[in-house]
Amino acid sequence: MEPPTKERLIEAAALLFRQKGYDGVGLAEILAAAKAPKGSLYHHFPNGKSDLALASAKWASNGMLRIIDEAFADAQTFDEGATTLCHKIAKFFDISGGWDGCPVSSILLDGSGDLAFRDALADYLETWVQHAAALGMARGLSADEAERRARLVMIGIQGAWVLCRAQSSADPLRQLPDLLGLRTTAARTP
Amino acid sequence: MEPPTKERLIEAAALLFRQKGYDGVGLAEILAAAKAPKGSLYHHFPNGKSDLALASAKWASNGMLRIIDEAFADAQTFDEGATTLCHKIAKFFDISGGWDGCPVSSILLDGSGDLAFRDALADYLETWVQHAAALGMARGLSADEAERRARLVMIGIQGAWVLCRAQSSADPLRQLPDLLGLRTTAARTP
DNA sequence: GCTCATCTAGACCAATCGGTCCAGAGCCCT
DNA sequence: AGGGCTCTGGACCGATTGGTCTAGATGAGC
Repeated sequence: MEPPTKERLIEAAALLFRQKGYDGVGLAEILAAAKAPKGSLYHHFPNGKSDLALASAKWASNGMLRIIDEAFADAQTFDEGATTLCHKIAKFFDISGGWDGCPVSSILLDGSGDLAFRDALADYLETWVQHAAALGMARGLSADEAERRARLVMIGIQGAWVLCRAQSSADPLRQLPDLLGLRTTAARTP
Repeated sequence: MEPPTKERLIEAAALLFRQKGYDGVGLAEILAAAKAPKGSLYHHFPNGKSDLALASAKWASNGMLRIIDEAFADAQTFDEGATTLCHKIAKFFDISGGWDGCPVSSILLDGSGDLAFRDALADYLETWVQHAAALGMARGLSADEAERRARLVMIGIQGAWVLCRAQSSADPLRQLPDLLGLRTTAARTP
């Protein structure tokens, strides 16, 4: 019925780290949320908190890849898929109570710049860009243009996420497609 | 010779919070950096760490306003000023050792979503946008267009800052003007 | 010289931090 | 049945956390 302990730990940690940052969450809180004792944590993650953070970031990154796929599933063009993606993320933001930011950067930008954290973060963000770029190429964009637009959207989403958290509102994410000049159904200028 | 204790505290705190986040820095570390005893902190900031964080965020925000002014000082157009701004921030990023992000969001996005922190952050970011928009209007943009472009640049900078920290490189900030299609000396498309 | 307010200095506190350790529960395999 | 795993449960640790409190240094105004 319940998922195994290791997964419960990863998911609870991902949730909490995302809300309060790596340094903002104590092991006790994670353990309580996952209903697991300390011994289990150090059995599954010998290096403790940092191992757990890396694992939960990976789990969160995979979730994001899935969301990107879903956003582009019904999209005819790259811009359409990117627009849907922005709205999807905005919806998740609302559901989270208007606070949660990017799952992986919330986790990995703390930790005093630990090199493994930084590398993992760079890796995940780049994976997202390449993933979105591939979906753009599948919709007729050239390799260069696809990567360029994917990168622009990713930067826009990261930036909008910051504004959303500040304002406790998903508006910046919802307005992002228009702000970036993404063309959806009709052209924006005649 | 030395600035007074209160300022030393604010500046040391701003520096450290920016590097490690609100929860990532202990009072002991701040006190050591500012060469001040604990009593002084609680004399100048009765509410302790959170007061200090708010004050250092304000100080950092004023610094950013100054940087924006400097970037636009010699600019003929909004796009030119915005481009200079990106490069200025990229340079600061390099100087900081390739790690420091946005000074105010690094400080205020922690703290478990404390309402005062969020409000202050939203206030500062909006002030930056309005400030940049005013500089755009002074260079011939309409009110709407100025605000729109200022907001786009601000979101782009915030997003690029995240990527820069991940990659330990200021490249995303340096490429941002081109990515956003800002026109500097020559038009990009014939 | 005396007084009063401001500020410094740091000892001290309970609470929490991340991490270690080991006894034993549970389960599979022989 | 019994040996040998994986995994759980939690007591326990020293270090550090943010915060309180008070004694005294400092300087301005009388």
